[in-house]
Amino acid sequence: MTDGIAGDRLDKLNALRDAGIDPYPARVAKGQPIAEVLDGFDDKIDSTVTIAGRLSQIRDFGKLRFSHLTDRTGSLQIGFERDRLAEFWPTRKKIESNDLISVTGVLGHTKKGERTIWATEVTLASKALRPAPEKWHGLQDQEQRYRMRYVDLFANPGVREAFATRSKIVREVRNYFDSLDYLEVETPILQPLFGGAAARPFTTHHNALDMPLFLRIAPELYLKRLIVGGMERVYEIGRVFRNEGISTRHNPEFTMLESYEAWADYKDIMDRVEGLFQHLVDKVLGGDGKVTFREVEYDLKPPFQKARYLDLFAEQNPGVDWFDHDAVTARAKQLKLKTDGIEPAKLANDVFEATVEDTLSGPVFVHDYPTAISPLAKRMVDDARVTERFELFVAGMELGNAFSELNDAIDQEQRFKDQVVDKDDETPGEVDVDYVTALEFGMPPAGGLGIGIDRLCMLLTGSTSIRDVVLFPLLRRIDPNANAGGDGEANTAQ
RNA sequence: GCUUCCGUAGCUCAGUCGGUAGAGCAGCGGAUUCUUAAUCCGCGGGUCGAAGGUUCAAGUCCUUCCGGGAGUACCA
Repeated sequence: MTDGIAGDRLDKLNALRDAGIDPYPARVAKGQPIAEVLDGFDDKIDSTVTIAGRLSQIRDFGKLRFSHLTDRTGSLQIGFERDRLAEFWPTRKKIESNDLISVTGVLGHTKKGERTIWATEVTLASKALRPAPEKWHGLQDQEQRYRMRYVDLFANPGVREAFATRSKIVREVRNYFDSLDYLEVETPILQPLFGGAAARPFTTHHNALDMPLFLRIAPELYLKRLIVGGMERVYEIGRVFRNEGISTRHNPEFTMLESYEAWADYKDIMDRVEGLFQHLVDKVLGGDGKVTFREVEYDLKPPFQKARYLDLFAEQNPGVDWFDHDAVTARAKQLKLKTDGIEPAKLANDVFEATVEDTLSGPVFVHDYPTAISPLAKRMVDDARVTERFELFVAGMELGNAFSELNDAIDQEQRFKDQVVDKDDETPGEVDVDYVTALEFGMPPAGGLGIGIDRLCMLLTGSTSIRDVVLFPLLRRIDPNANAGGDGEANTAQ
């Protein structure tokens, strides 16, 4: 517990206790938000207010000292004068930078014109045992910023704002769907079978039922059961889990929006996506759709471009037929892609990703995906090899995925069976019989949508890493015994 | 997983050719009634990520390991 704690701070804590001051009182006067005090400040000169927050940057002049107090809404200078603070003055040095305090005082200006609360009463709210990071540079070490986000949040300006923006984005996504009479629902995170995407799941086990379970990789199959049930318009914003690699745009747990609307097709969903972006541009970006991401400017104001999947493929791979396995394999080898043991449709899509995705600066709807890589989407009327599906790309990044939902139970069962035959780590080894049963009861034609909320937040806040929009990104655990254990063995061996 | 870079005081960072570990901030003592990265004088603070190796001598060179960043792969 004492490890790493500045001994001086502990000494001050004890000195405060000896002086009869509780360093962790149950309650203090919390006063009003600093932003509220600053609003119309000049009209409130000489009035008495109380504020509370974290203390920083003490500047001492003997009988006078200045500091700043910061709360969630803003920051205000405090002036401590000996003559106004008879009771507090003797203990002033025990209250230091990074401590949490409550201050009552008179509003005014300094000789230099700085807005200041001249303290008449100071109460310690909570003594900090660790010092704040360097006041000018803040906490720079990326690893420490993620491991100790609580420090990052108070020490680095802008971090709290970025997460406040994330909160606003999620709120406005909800407002948008709520305004369209969608119902927000919650479906199982623990699932006996996983589906709705292609990804390796995390596995776990329920003791009482003695049953293996998977953490969901998508909520899709449950939400569509609700469409069968007549809910007609539903959405869910929730965490999904994929046991895959970690990168600047991947975290093993991330937040997904999925929505489903009966009596709609994928063209209707395109309109919904454009409507959502228009809403976010208005509410989050203040009407201007321009964002800068990785030093490139994008305009998120709809309408968006549209391009057929197979047309894009043909442009970047002239003469190669997506459905001609030999031609695709030759092209893949030319691109130095892995070809061994990769099924034809997957390989053709690998070629698409290698040649087309980087060219999609967007925003652009890529539409009409091949059926073989779209097991839950409805086929085109005039070409069964292609489905009514689109993905939204911005900055070469896949932001959303949508399609006219497959509601043909027999076709769906067959596609599940095909997956079982080609089973890999990313598909369950059995058909989701209950889902097929649900479809057999009849699902209205419906359009569905999935959007990665974290990536949406990256784009809207200009963050280059997903870790900058996830409060606590997954990091490797530090084993506290890793080094000590080694030393211990070495010592006992001697 | 692979490639590459990084890890030095609580924080931000220097550390040359291998030759006695440094600065600023933070902290401690002192001065100071207008600072806002306050200033001035003095002081304390190190498992140089860990373990081995080379060497008369390792923060520095080599190997392995731990942790992290970036890129890449996986992520239909």
